[in-house]
Amino acid sequence: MFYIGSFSKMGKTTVKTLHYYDRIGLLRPEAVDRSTGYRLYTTRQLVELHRIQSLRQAGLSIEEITEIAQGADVRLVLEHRREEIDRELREREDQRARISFILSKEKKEFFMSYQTTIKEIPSCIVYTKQLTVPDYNAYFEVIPAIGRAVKAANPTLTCAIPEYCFISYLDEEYKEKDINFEYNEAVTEFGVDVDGIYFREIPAVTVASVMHRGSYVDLPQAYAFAMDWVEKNGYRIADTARESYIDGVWNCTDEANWLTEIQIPIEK
Amino acid sequence: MFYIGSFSKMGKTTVKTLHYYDRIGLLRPEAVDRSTGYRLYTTRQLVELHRIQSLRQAGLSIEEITEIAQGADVRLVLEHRREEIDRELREREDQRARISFILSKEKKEFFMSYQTTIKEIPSCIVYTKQLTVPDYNAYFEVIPAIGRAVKAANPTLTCAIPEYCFISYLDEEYKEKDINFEYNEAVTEFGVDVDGIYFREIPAVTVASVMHRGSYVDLPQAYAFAMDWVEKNGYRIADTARESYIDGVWNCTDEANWLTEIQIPIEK
DNA sequence: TCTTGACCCTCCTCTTAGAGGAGACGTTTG
DNA sequence: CAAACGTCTCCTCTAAGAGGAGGGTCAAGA
Repeated sequence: MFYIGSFSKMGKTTVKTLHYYDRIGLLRPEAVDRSTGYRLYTTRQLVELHRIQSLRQAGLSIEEITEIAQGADVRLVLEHRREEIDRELREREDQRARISFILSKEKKEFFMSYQTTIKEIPSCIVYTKQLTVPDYNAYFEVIPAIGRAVKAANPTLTCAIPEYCFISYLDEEYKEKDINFEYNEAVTEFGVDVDGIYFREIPAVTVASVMHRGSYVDLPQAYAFAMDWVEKNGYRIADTARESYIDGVWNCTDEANWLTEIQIPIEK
Repeated sequence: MFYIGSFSKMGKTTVKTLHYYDRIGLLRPEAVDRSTGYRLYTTRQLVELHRIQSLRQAGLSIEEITEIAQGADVRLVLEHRREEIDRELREREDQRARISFILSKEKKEFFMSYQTTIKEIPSCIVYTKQLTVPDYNAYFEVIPAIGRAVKAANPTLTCAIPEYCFISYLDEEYKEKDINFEYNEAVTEFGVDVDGIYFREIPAVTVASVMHRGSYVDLPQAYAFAMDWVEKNGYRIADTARESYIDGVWNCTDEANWLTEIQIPIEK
């Protein structure tokens, strides 16, 4: 019989840990001295402790080890834990890639740099219209007209809250003239189609998101950054990018404060 | 200005998280309504939140992000975090190997299986004597004599607590006759050398440890298991194995209860 | 104008696997 | 017999929020 201090040295475990294991019932001492309350351990507990440590070092939680001790299927628990470890491995590798990407940027570029996050865009109902405009300046002349046309055909229709309105470019290559794009606005329910405007439900999608503050003339840099990020972090582009407008000419006079979000649908 | 619910949807963040960030001062709302206490956010906070999320997704802790927000060197923090991630990656890979090793054992073998743990054996003072015995049965005839000889030369000498006594085999190959081995017993201080017995300090060492309950005739299986484990888990044997005696003939009449620990010094 | 349901507030507890410490009692050794 | 440890229980703390209770607000429909 050993006192806890001696036993803790034999098992290379702290006294605190042995107290804890006793408390949760994972490893009880062989006996407890009635009068002093001192715990008394034997080599039986030493073997048991060794078992526990081997599973702990394999990454199992105390709860899993307790389940095994109570007769759960070891193989099942281990397989489950291995899957979890695989998930964590992938997660750490992703994190590593992200950090390396940030650090790969030069110092100058670094502080004015964009940041990228991955997020889930839930599915939503939108109305969509495809358009061609001669140049960028024409955008916000044609868009209000779409809103008015929808409103006329669907007087009770309301936009989603928070607002979600984006365009996607339909041209294969980059163009500065005769730009072909698709305008989308999220709404709360389906309405009647009118004048080339149609309603549809777009599915949930995972996107890489980059925020751009400022004039639209700098948007191409934001796109370039986002595309580079997607590639360097091991994702594939799954669909056309969305250019989502948050602050713009309609609520902000100063171009420098405009806020646009680029969302690139991705997959592993 | 957005209420927290709307803002949380824009930023794909829970209200709970925004409450938390406000509380710890990481992301304060633009304003708080005096009378109701409602938080009011703007797109400035949205950009800030996006920044925070990008760093969180890269694996940084809230504390690290707070430091960066307060002007700490981003590059330094990121490099430090990447090292930490690398450490965790290695740890997970080790855990994966351990689980796969256990699962690789056949079912029959599985339940009577040994377990392996890695532990640090601290440095200690031992007295050592090298011996050759004709066969295994002679072990425990010669060993008590060593103890007596040491005691005679060093009357005040005491063994370490907890006891630590082990042998190492000095033969290159496995032998059943004329076995050449080294007996070691940990003590509290140096003593005078006598009769081929000498004192030395053995350095701390990392070992893979396997417990064996039962007669010594089954020890070779335990050795085989331990060696297999060491190899399959990507370690190298760094020194001769130690066979440490915990329960044996001196305190246990039933051979089936003898307890022996095999410690194999290892390195990555 | 009232009500109803959605929204928001603060405060509290809970999560892992123990670590750290306080205050009290037990054991050993000079 | 006192000092120096060893051990006991009980308490708080960790990270990053999640979940819920109890109570105040807001907007829309009756």
